Amino acid sequence: MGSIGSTATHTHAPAPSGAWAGVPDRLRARGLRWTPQRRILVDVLSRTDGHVTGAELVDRCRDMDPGTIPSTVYRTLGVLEDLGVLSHSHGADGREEFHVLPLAEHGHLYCRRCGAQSELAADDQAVVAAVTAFDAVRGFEIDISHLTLIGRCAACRVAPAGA
Amino acid sequence: MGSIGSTATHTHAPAPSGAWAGVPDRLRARGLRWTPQRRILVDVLSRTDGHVTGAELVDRCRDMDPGTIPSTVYRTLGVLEDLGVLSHSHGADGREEFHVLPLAEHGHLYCRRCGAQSELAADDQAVVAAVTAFDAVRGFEIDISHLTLIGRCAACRVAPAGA
DNA sequence: CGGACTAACGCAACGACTTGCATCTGCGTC
DNA sequence: GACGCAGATGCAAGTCGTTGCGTTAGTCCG
Repeated sequence: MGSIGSTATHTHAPAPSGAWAGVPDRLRARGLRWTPQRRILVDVLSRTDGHVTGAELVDRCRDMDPGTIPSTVYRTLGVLEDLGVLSHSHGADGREEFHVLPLAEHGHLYCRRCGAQSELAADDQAVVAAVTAFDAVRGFEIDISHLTLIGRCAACRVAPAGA
Repeated sequence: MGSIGSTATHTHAPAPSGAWAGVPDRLRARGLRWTPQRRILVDVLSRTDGHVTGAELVDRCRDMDPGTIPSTVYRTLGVLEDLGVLSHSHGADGREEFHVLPLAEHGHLYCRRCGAQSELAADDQAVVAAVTAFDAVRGFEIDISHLTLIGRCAACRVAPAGA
């Protein structure tokens, strides 16, 4: 009784956007399988925007099925990442953070002094300028969705240097 | 029987470089303490160049003192980072990676296709170009020592796009 | 429809790190 | 040299994520 990959006529969950609807078939096309556990995870993901940590996803899956096993979730996340429907990066503390790809690809910015945190859109001017400059000199294409920048924001640079 | 912070006349370990010699006093100046456990860790660090993971440091400390406790090592690493003699970042897999500061500040670059990994010197032209460009547009000073870039290297970009 | 091939699951153990707390000890002080 | 405060340690429990392995069950095929 879900909303994805089933022919159910009643959907109590929001209709999955196109990106998710094709997942079951895309899996099968690769010789992979569409299982109840994967359906739950995809269902959770389809209702998620922005970032989530792996642990958070495990929790939400457990809400739907208390029998959810972490290793299954993490393994499935890996598969879905291969599929290209999501990506992950590591936050300032090194913890895993997943991004649903239908949303704009982006990186993150943390100020180590004030703790401010913001997103970096792929088309952010500063990001484009930096990535382009890097590529021009080094010939390396930076993956923005895995980009986490730590440093000091404008406001904190004018503040006294001490702690 | 060590080489740091002691007046031992015999040193079987390499003489600590200046940066480490002052650590005990710098700790005390902050009201912190110089303990046997910290001496061991600093001893290990003084013989380390490049990167080390936390687990690796714990292992090396255990070599010197089998009684070494992980939590003590991690806590001390935090203290030393506050002191400014080392810094840490997170590798491509999110695992902690420590850098001894006397060595040049630098970031890391990983190619997600071929797995190649290289260092990014703070004065690397590509890095300077990117950081400068980012700062110019956004007014954010990127901390290079915590910078980990994931993407595709020049060689892999000319290779077929498929896996 | 039934059978087989193998992907995925569940489980348990492990690795890397963190945290709370009682105990101990470095170190400035008297 | 003894005293005492607070910082450190040791230990245990906990979190996040990974891995190996035996078993289950999707899928394709006849």
